[in-house]
Amino acid sequence: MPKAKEKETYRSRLKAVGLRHTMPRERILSHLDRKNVHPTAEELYQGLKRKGAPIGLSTIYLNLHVLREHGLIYEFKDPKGETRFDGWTEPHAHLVDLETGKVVDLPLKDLGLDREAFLKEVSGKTGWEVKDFRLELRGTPPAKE
Amino acid sequence: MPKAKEKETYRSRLKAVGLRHTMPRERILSHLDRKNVHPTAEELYQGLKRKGAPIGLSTIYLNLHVLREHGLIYEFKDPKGETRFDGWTEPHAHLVDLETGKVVDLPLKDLGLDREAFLKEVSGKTGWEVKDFRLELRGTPPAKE
DNA sequence: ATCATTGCAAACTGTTTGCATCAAG
DNA sequence: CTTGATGCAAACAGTTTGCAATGAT
Repeated sequence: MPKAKEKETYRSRLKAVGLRHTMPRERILSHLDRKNVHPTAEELYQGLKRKGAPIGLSTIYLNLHVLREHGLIYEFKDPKGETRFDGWTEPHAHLVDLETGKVVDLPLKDLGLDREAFLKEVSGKTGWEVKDFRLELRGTPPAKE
Repeated sequence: MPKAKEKETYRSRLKAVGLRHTMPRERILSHLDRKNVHPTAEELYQGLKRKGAPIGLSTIYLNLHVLREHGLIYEFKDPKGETRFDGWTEPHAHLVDLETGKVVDLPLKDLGLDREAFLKEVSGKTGWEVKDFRLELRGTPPAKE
């Protein structure tokens, strides 16, 4: 009988790219894997420390680097020029407030966009094999009342 | 009679955002305003020096910062994590080679995409007033023969 | 048992800042 | 003239590295 598809855990995601599963990595991935969470390295460190997690700042840096290289998280510069990280796994774009600098996650489905279809379409038009993409929208949010 | 539309020069672009026109700024904008040119601060410095331009590295940094804040240039992290700058004015996306890290400019029209129409569409769907966007496509280029 | 990973402290490097001079408007 | 911009050298801050201890497979 065919093996059932494994449930996607952080452990399995790490294994898939040849990385060992460790507490720091579990904690980092888990912390980043939420909507609208894009901390700097330092903020992530403080956040984990506050939860009582024993972890070193250099371990944070090292793993952010490794995880990014393996495509498990995304690194970007916010409008203030600070380096931030994003590990939310739902396909999404970023809405960036030009006034405040705030970065908000926008699920692609809210744009009526299908990730796979888009990748295919762009691949056809460019000749490249496009495997992933990032979309950053910059502007001002609707006035709230 | 209505004044004719000014030709867009670096001077006029600087003026539009309230910045003085100076030699360093002219040189930086001019150097960056080409397809497939995305230097680091250091590379830009070396490039201008090689052309015989008298300019200081701190001036480069200062102006890259100021020009970015005013939206005249774009700053991004390449796959190696280096900070690079882009000042090409034709609306375009970035094609990033996942193997080599090379970044290639792709005019939006090659994607059959109209910038203004897209901004309008996205504004409608999100409720934000979206004024600009960045699209980064990641994958592998067509095998050349 | 083996070898990747951790985490501290030290080192490093890209970037920013203080300040006197200079030049754009 | 007035005020912002330049650019050197010094200071800084975020990030990386060396290495002994640890822990995942």
